[in-house]
Amino acid sequence: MPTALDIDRIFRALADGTRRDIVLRAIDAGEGVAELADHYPMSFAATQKHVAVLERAGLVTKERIGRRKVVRTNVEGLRVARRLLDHYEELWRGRIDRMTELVTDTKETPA
Amino acid sequence: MPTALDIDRIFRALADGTRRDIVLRAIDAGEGVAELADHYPMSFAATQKHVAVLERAGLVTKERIGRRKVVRTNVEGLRVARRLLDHYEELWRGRIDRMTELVTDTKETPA
DNA sequence: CATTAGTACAACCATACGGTTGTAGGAGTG
DNA sequence: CACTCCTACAACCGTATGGTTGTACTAATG
Repeated sequence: MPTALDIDRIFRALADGTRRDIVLRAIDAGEGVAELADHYPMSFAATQKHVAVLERAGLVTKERIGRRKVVRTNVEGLRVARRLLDHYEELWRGRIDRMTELVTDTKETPA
Repeated sequence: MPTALDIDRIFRALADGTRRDIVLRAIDAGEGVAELADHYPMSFAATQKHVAVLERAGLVTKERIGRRKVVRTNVEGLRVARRLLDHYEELWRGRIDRMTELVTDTKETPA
């Protein structure tokens, strides 16, 4: 079960356009850090830091292939976030249901 | 359609435990800012700032009721984030499908 | 084995963020 | 009207974040 800090890191990591783009590109899992860096108007080191943030959040993994380290997005990380949002929406639906139930009760036992 | 900055704000807003808790409590939409603040070990102003962050992200709205401003979570905001994660997972599935297809093609047209 | 490609990491800087206190405005209540 | 409750916002402070450059390690290549 992910801790609150895990959730913090996941959402924090997703709160940056460059990092979201890296997640997208890394779905096809072919590029190393340097290749990823070529896509962005920043230094290699900056990109490397973004990858590190994603890695700490569990959203990507790195695999050594030759002299490169290929970045691969980890769906399970994404699912942790999605499940939480699903849960929020469930609770929301529950609220609607409770309100409906309340109206029904009122109708069935009118004052 | 939400801009990249909108997405930034939404995920950023969700990257804090206090704010996520406010979103949860505000689903039942009954508490004003001061009442919310009572739940957390911080000043009223700090809580008020958190609510402001959520409001800017479109995750909650405030409605004046008497002298209070009742905070209510906005599901649509949550859905923006959820849809994005759904999309990422779809792309992931797409990758799997393409890999499977590749294998199938190889089997059907062997060298 | 010297060189080059790719990666990692430390040090540094400006700005953003999460907290504080203090002050001021808007809406009920005596 | 005076007062109190709730909210809003500015100013401030320490720390985290996103960027930079520079140095060092690892692995393929001549």
